[in-house]
Amino acid sequence: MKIGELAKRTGVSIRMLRYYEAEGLLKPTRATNGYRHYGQGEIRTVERIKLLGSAGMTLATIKQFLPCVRGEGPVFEPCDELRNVLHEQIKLADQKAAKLAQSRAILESFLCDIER
Amino acid sequence: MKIGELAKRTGVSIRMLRYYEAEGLLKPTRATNGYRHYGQGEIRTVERIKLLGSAGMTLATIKQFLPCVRGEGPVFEPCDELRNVLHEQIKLADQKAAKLAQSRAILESFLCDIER
DNA sequence: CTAAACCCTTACAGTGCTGTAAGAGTCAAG
DNA sequence: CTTGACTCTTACAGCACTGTAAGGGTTTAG
Repeated sequence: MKIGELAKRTGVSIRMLRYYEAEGLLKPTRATNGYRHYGQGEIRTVERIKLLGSAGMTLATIKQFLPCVRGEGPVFEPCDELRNVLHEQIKLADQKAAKLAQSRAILESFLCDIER
Repeated sequence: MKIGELAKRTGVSIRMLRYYEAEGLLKPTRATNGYRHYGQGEIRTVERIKLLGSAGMTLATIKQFLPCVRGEGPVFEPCDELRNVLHEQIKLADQKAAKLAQSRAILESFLCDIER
């Protein structure tokens, strides 16, 4: 599938798909004319990137575990460090969730103040 | 209190305190020598800004309800629209929390894949 | 009085996206 | 064969922060 179609299917702009590639998150094959060609699996990958990104994760961070998860490349050596990265990211996510909850509480207290 | 002290007490850099002011979130008085002077209440304000900001809220967004909450200025007219803004922000916070939960789940599934 | 420690303003830089534009090749339908 | 829809690369721009530096006053302790 070409880039336009992937963009439509994932809701991610062509611009960003190319950016993902530039950052090393996607590695589409190239047709002889230079056009990028994506497999079906990329849809899922992009959707995950999108989701992780929307949760405030940096592409550089996502990149750290994406290759290993896709099952491409060696899953031996680096995966020990990867585990740590994952644990750390989960911890960060939890911290963010806590902040978000606090923040939400403040907003609601504001609402109370107004409705008084 | 001068800016350096406020910075120390809140953990927000001097740079950012000035930035908050430039964006209209803080309005310190000025001594005759031009030095900014903050009251005790500003500590709380800054901490709230910090918290809301750390939850991914833009300063422009925070600014929308901060004045009304501080009790300064008119609390009549704009507060109807303010209520809407607050509701919307709460909704957004909930959406973010959902994304975060999804994201976290993905990370954990990655962890499972590895530990297999 | 002098030096250290603060404060002021202005401004440029960098990060992580994200859009848009320019200039050019490719492809498919009529 | 031409036209419209795609694609490619490169590059500039903007947003929301955030740091740092330059150039210059103010304050306070020794």
